[in-house]
Order: sequence, then C-alpha cells, then structure tokens
Amino acid sequence: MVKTKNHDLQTQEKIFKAATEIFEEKGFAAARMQEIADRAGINKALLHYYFRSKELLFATVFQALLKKMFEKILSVFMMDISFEKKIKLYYEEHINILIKNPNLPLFLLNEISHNPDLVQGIRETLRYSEMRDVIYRQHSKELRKFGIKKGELPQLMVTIVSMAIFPFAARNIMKMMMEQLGETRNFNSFMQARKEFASDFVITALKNRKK
Amino acid sequence: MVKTKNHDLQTQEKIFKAATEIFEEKGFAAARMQEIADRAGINKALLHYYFRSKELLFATVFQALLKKMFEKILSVFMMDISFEKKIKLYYEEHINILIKNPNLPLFLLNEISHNPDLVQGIRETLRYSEMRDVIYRQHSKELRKFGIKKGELPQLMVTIVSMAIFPFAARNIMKMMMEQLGETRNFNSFMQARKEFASDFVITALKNRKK
DNA sequence: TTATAGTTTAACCAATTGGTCAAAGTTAGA
DNA sequence: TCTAACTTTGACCAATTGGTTAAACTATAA
Repeated sequence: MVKTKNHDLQTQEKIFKAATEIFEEKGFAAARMQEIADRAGINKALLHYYFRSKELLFATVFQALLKKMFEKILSVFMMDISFEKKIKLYYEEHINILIKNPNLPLFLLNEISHNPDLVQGIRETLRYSEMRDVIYRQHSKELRKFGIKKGELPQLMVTIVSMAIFPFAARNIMKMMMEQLGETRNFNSFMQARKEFASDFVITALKNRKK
Repeated sequence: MVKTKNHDLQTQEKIFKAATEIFEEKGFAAARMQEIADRAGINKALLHYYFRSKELLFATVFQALLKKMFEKILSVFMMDISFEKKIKLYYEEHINILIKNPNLPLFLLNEISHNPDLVQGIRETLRYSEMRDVIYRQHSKELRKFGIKKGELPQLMVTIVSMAIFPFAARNIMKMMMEQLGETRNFNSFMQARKEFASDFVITALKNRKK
C-alpha cells in the first residue's frame, strides 16, 4: 500500500510561497535558491527535493503568476455585457488585482521578454479562439458604430490595458515624479482614482470619434 | 609632459557599445562581463582596466540609456506650442526613438525598479521644476478649458506616455497575440499606425470631456 | 515493535563569476 | 635608442551559485 506523505504539502506550500515572493521581486536571474530556502525556513537541499531545479521551481511559480494576472481579466473580457460596462468592470477588477500584486506586471513582462519559451505556457491560459470570437462579436454589435474598424481593434485593446498596467510597471518612477511634482496622494489612491479616469477617458474617446 | 593615450578611446568605445547592447538586452543581473568582453573583442581584464567594476560599467551605460529615453522627449514637452501639436509631436518623436531602441522601456523600468539608487541619477536628466512650470502653464492656458483639474494632470500624463511606451514593454506578448488574432502587419508598422491612433484618441477624449 | 517509504539536514562539489596581477607589448618624448 | 607611461593579455583567485549525496530522522502500516 502506498504510504501517505506526511506534511510535505505544508513544506511544498512554504517553498512555493517563498519562491513566489523572491522571484516576483527579483526576477529569475537575480533570485537565489539560498534566499528562497531561508525565507521558507528550510534547508536548501529540500528545495531540490521538491522542485528538481531552479528552472522547474521558476516555471511552477511563473505559471501561477500568469494565471493570477489573466484569469479574472479574461473572464471579464468574455462577459456578454455592453462595452461601456465591460470597460468599467475591467478597470475595477484589474486594478484591484494589481494593487494586491504590484510587482506582477514588470515581472511577467520581463521574464517573457527574456525567455521566449515561457510564451508557450501562455497559450493554455489565454484561450485565443474564444477571445477572438468575443472581440469580433462585440465589434460588429457595438464598436463598429463608434467608427472603430476591425483593423484598429488591436490598437484599442492595447490602449485599454496599457492604462491599467503601465503605471504599476513604472511605479517607482511615478512615485518619485509625483512627490517631486507636489502630489501628496500615495500611489494606491492614485490607482483607485484611475479606475474612473481611465473608464471615462476611453469611453469618451470612443463615443466622439470622427467616423 | 603627460603622454597622450593612444587608442584607448577606440577601445573604450568598443567596450561601451558592447556593454550597452548586453545590458540592454539581458539586464544587470543576467549580463556577464565575459560576454561583454567577447562582444567587444577584447580581454576581460581590459574591462576592469577601463571601468573598474561591473557596477561602474553598468552605471555609465544606464546614464546614457536614460538620456536616450528622455532627452528628446523632454525637449518636446518643454516647447511652447498648443497641446494638440505637442501630443502629435510627442508620439511621432518618441515612437521613432523606441522603434530604434525597442528594449529601452523594459530595461529602464526594470533596473529602476530593482535598484532604487539609480533613481538619483534621474534627477539630473529630468528637470523637475522646469517640467512642472511648463505643465502648469499649459494647464491654465489650455487644459483647464477641457475640464481637466490640476489634480488630474498626473492621470493625463501617465495616460499619454503609457500609450507609447507600454506596447514596447509588452512587445513579445503583443507579437504573439497579434499573430494569433490573425494580424498580418508586423510590430513596427503597428507602432507607426499608433502615432496617429494615439494622438486622435487622446485629443478626442480631451475635447469631449464632460466639464 | 519493526520494516519501509518518505522527509530533512549538514557537508560537500563542480562550475561560474567578478575581479586581480604580473608580465609582455606598444607608443612617443627626450 | 632608451625610458617611462599607457595598453593588453593569460593565468590565476576567492567567492558565489545551483546542485548532489549519504546519513539521520519521522511517520505509519503490518
């Protein structure tokens, strides 16, 4: 009979959590296995017992963080609601997620840029064909009225997501510039206000397009 | 009499160029001194003869790349022209620069995020007080008419620059998504088209704001 | 209780990495 | 030509890093 493993799940969880923090903060290249072991409160050899190599441990963490970034957002994009509602819901949900995980954007952008193989894992998380169907349906139902041509859809989509994601990637520079420019609010309240600003900005730009 | 150094300038240039390429591509942590030496076609010890350490070599490269990112853009921001003209000129110039240096955004964002001390060097490149004056002048002259409150200026500025910079930071993901969504154009022509799209988008959103 | 499989550790290892050094080569002024 | 400063190199070094191993420990089924 197969023996039940005792508390390896606890240990594995501890390692996974520590690795997530370190990798997300420092990136793959600057992360140290020893530091991950220390933060998990275990021996370095135990890392390799549960996750064979740094690459494997990283791949596990990366997949989870990729999911954290896209899962909820994708479900919003798939909803059958008006574009205006969708925009508002998107900024609300995505900015909430990113406030809780402010290092996520830069981490993902960076690792994907430095290791193209990771892109393969994305295909499973992002369901392209479904996404394309939803986008095209919304285009012919609503967006075409706004004078958006099919070929401009990528421009529009990149615009929308960049308004939510970019401030987090540029967080440190923004913090410094904001305090230099006499801004007293902190970054998080700036991002809270951005939910409404971005929604209004996008919707206004769309509704008043020259057709 | 002090002897004139012979061709150390050529060598120094070669090293600097190689270091710029490697650092920009891989970031500080993943860059290897040996690889820089190889690309420069010289001995590794010579790196340390001209630039004492990896940190110092990196700092030199970083300053130059920071300048490349901001110098021209800042001069556009400082111009005394209408907001509409300024927006158009900004996207034209900045996107041109970034097409020539597509790794610049992710490199700068990442290194600044990982090494807060680098932010100090930014203060020299970014003239805050001048910048603030120009922005406030343009606000009271033009932007206030659009219903933009002073407190919303940071929101507006971040929106404008994110539309130009973010696509480059997300270049790899975008490339993949675009080909999955049936986009046949390449990334550069997408960014060329973005000059006009972004200008129109921002200007339309501003001109039609509810006040 | 005991055999067995799973878990944890300390000590160790080979490879890599940033950096050094002494010696050889090169340049140009006296 | 000779010397003194600058340039370049190959060999080397200490520290770090990802990874291994054998032994000790723990839980549990029989």
